[in-house]
Amino acid sequence: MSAAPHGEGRVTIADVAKSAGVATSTVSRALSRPGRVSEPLRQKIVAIANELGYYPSPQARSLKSGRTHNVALLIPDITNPFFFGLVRATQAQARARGYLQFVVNTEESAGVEAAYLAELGKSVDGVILAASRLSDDELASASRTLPIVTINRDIPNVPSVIIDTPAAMVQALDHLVSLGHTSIAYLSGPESSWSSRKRWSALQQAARTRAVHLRDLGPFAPTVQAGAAAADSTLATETTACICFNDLLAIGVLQRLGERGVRVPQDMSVMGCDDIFGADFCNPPLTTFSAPLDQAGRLATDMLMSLVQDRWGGRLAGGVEGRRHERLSTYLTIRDSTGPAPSAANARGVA
Amino acid sequence: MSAAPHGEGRVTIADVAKSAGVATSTVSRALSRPGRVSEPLRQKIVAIANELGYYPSPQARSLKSGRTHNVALLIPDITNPFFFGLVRATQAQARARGYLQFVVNTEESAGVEAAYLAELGKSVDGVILAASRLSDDELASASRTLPIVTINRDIPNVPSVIIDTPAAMVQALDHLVSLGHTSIAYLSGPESSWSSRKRWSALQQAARTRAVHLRDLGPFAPTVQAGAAAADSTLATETTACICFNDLLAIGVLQRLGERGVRVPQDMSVMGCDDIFGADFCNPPLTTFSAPLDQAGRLATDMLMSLVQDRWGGRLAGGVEGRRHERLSTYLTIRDSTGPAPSAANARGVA
DNA sequence: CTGAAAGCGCTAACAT
DNA sequence: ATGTTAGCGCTTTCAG
Repeated sequence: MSAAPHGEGRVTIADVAKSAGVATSTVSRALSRPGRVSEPLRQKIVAIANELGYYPSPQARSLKSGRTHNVALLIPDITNPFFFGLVRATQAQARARGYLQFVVNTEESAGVEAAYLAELGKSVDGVILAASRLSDDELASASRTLPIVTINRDIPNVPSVIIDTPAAMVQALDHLVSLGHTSIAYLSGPESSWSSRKRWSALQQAARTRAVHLRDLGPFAPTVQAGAAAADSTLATETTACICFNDLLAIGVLQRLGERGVRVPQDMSVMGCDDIFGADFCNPPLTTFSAPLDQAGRLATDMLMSLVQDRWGGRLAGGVEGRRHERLSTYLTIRDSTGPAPSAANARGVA
Repeated sequence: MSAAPHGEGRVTIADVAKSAGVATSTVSRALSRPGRVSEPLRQKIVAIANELGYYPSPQARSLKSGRTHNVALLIPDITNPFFFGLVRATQAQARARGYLQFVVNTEESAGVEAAYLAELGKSVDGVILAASRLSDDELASASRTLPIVTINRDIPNVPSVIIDTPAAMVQALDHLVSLGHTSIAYLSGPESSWSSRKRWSALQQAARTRAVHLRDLGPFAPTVQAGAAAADSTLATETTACICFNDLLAIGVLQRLGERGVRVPQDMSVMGCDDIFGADFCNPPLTTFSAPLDQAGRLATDMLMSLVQDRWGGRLAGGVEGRRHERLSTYLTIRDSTGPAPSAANARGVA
């Protein structure tokens, strides 16, 4: 509990060396390369270092080695609970590997994201990009210059973890079709969202072999606020069910529908995506897709560490970490926001 | 968009100097202290630096100056949406001042918090501690060694931003009393939570001059999961209303009450605290306390920057930033989870 | 196995 | 106004 300050009393490797009566290089070896120093001496040095409260300076260390032992996690909107699990899992894993993590909120802006990426280059050994808003080219080029792992973004030479919601869209459609819905709307997210585009095409694909009419509405901001507009757009159509780009939007839709006196699911079925905090206690609880976020975070961090190792001449990693593209399955969690399609007889009571 | 890598092709100040035909010190001055170099030369240097894609190495810079231009924000649980606004506001403000922010999740553990604090000492210029679980002594001592600003923690010589929920407890009590409640429970948070202790004593104080019976139950973990136990504890008493330590707990209580068939607010009134994401769309929407989190984050960051300035011999800050303890008011947001006491005829004739 | 010494990239005296 | 030079704390050859 006694971190030395930068200013005056900081204890350096020289202090430890003097106190132990050895050269600074010996201290350095004892601390970072045990085995290249005699065991009793090593123990003595470690003891003295602890006693003095010595912590090596990360700056000095990286000035020499080039490695910072920092990583960054970039996310578009820290206000979206979807990213919770990611932040927590990546931090835990990074810490376990001796890394500190910058969490950066890019505010849904490609510009901000690019700016941070450029600035960060010197401060971190690698970056995890979740739901990046950058173009494929920008990403590929950034990846050439800095170890990068993307989450939910598929680009040939950029390692990635994909949470495979598109694959699950088939289930979504089957769920709704089985409930008798024949006209379904997809309320899409931002145009720059790769996930949203993928979900839409997966949906279209699946619709081809099923007796449903599918339309897409939007784009909408992936926020609760945007839900009002999304709900109104939906009500302007003949649709009896909507699949929302994410849970934030779905919750907003639920709220707006409530205000307008449209009952869910009796008059309208609503599906979200991500199973965020709140999806289980909103009104009604949301049918949505759950994903192993913790696993995604851990995986992405491990992959990044492996890239960093490679780059700095460590031994080649072989196991899971060597794989370049991981795909994680999601599963449909059915709650109360979806139900049988309203029979053609009773019109819906829009206020 | 072309961050130089650490490894090979990185462009250093020497490259810029050579290319411009000047000394490295001149480049350094041109870039960090404009005015100490002739204007045309400065422009030329800046142009060349841009062209070459030069970014100064933060490590080298801090090795010399001692300043890292990094700050850290420590929070007990990144899974608690309460901290959203804080993370966002502090990051925005830090970035505006040219700082990068580490966000650290301490997992509600004083040990983890202390460990990070010690490690971080070398990597940051200062730390914002939100809802710290450390003891007063530990905090005071850490503060001597590193610029620290606390949020929701009041210690004599440690600058702080207090979100004054205790002061608002009077309103909570009046709200419930006016609805006819005479037996009220406080469902307390972790014992290490300063906020929880403060709220409880404010409540006791206020109860003295009012005709209510107050009891405290708990402690409970500040999570949705803990809400079930908290609800059951409450149901084991005569209580008709409960004030929960935070919204997470309150939402958990709401869920459990629903499972057990207890109607809210008809049978039981429930209040939360913080007005987090979800408080407005849970079922029923939660009566709770709202606070200016953005302002708190901005303020804390400014105060920290001011401390950092002082420490590094900058000029003394005078304005808002010089103040050492800021207190921010909160306000009661009444929604549907509180209502008239169930028993006999409602006092005040509230429907 | 250990010590001596040379830098990593940058800034800040100190010269000019 | 600009150039020269000496380190910041650490790791890493290179000697012993």
